[in-house]
Amino acid sequence: MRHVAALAGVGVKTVSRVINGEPNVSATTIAKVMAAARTLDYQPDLHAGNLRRADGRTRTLGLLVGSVDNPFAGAVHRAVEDVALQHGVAVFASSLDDDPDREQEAVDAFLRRRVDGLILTTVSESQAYLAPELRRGTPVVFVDREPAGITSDAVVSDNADGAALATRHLLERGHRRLAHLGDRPVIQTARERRRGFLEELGRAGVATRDVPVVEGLHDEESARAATIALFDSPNPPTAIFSAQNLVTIGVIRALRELGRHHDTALVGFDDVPLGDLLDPGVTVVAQDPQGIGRAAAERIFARLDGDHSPAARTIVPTRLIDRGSGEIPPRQEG
Amino acid sequence: MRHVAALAGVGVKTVSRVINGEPNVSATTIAKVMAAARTLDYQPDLHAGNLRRADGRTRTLGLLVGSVDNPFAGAVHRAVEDVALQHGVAVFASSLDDDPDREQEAVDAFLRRRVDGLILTTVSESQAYLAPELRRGTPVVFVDREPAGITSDAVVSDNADGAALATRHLLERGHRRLAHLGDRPVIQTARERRRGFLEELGRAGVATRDVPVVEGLHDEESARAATIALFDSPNPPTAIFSAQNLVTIGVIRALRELGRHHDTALVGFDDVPLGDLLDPGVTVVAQDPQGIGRAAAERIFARLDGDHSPAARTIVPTRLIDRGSGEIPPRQEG
DNA sequence: TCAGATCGTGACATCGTTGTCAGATGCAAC
DNA sequence: GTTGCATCTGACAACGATGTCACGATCTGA
Repeated sequence: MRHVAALAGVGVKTVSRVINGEPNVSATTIAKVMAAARTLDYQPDLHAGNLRRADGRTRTLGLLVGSVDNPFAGAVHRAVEDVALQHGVAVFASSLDDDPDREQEAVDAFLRRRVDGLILTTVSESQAYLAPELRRGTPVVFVDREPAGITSDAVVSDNADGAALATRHLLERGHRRLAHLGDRPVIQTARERRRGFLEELGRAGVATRDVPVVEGLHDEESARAATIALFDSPNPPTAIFSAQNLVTIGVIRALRELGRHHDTALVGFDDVPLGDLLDPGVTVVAQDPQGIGRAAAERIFARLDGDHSPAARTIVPTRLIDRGSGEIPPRQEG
Repeated sequence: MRHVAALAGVGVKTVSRVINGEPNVSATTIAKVMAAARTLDYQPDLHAGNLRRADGRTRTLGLLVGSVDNPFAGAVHRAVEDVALQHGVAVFASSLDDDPDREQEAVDAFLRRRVDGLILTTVSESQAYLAPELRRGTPVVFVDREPAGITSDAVVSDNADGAALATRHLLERGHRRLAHLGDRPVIQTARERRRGFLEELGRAGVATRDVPVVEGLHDEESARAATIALFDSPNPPTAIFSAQNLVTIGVIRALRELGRHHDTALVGFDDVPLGDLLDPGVTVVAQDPQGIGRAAAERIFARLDGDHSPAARTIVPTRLIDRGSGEIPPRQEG
């Protein structure tokens, strides 16, 4: 900037005025400064300005998702980006990998860079460590999973309700031997989905004592193995509720290997890419990741615009999409 | 930092020394400063430090991909993030949407934030506008598509070669009536893939004059419509090469609607999620997005570490995965 | 003609941090 | 007791920008 000022033969403050479009600069001066800036390929340094600027905004936002390489997270990310772009805000994205240490590191990295707001998927037991930052006025919105040990905005699917919906769908088609294949119970949504599943069975009067509830499945392979083990047992289920998209895929692979994909019902939580093109089509309780991302970003900007209403939980609806696998009737057995 | 210094009863420079682990500070002073920093929840401001720091690094990197909501881009992004994390560098991610204006805006946003390096997928006719930044020493690596109007590192798949591989695969199974369904020709990779397709046909002695080459397909729906139109013509193809993943999906949908998915061969460029679970399985020329992302990020850090070798083009191999759709023989007709 | 308002401009302090440098302290060796 | 050296510490300037303020020039109206 000093160089631009020197070349244009004006003071640095005048350059600043021109760059920022402030009023009360003569047309000739503007022209001179613009010309000098172009010759020198001048790009203002956003961070330096920030240091002094009144609002102290970095026009930057931190987003922490399960993994940027995951369709659900990708859709959330894209929605956040689109909202942020309208506000001239850039997005830092990081992957959580369901690792509490990574959560800490990512949040620290964001805070050291003085992001204006945080959109977080978390896995650690408590997010109380964010309390000071909240007091400082940084808006924090939790997505997908609700926070613990702290109160702040959250945008989530109704996991228990969606799981119950899936379960009811199977019950209504006459299934009584259901199995639940879920993710690791440290994950809040995994617990909620299991709760929804079991409560719905309870409401239907199905004894839950002998219902196979497998947990700790985190990828396709573990889900596949768990499914095969399930069919190796004396009384295999006629219907499966898989509580996560990678788990659903693992289950599909296993059912195919076993040749049971046309006689075992399956409803998954969270949509699966190309689920409608498989045979049978995969019935799922779909979340709305775009809606989640957009709502979260809009909440951040509302807070930045001075919305001081109490922290709220926004629930983005899920919906059941039947495509075939969830409509398979129970096997008739002797 | 001034507050920490005041609370600890030391000078700001000493606090700086403690925070940055510089030597020659007494143990008691370190303890006092640490205690004060903890009480005040002090987080150093990376950007302020940067302003003065000798190397001038922001420990920040800009990544521009097709869309963060896209499996290919997600995998690239994830690989970049993993390499960056090891270097303590955070990643800004933006979506290009094949819009030249968005390219400009995103790059400007990155440069105003003084990223240490750029990893770019581009769509504008020329990236000559980056020349000043390159002279300034900012490393720029192009991914997926090569730059125009400028020389810099690039990490790409061999698109022409991969397309030729797909085409040869179909020719070897006896197909002579092939069709090419491709993306918009402003996209460099789309042109390359078309070239590979046509050149391979030429090598095989197939007259390319009447070969249907449809271009400008950018999403599932346009590809679906184009495929249906193709089968509405007098002499429909017995094999299709679809040159992009969304196009491949659109083609699959159309073939199913027409009931031709078991008698029309299909090879796609770029992998399709769950391609192995479809019926028939989707034969593709798969790229290695992880490999591309990792190579690009490593190149950035090598440049930052002082590698001044000439700009190089790194080619990440593609490989053909046969899963069924590409192995369907030509229809016997009268 | 002159007071007062308005416009255009630059000097200077400042944001939070680090590089430079000089000063203070402690200790060992003479 | 003095010198010399290593260790520890803080004052100060600087990074690139913006906020504040004051100054001179021009304009307006009585």
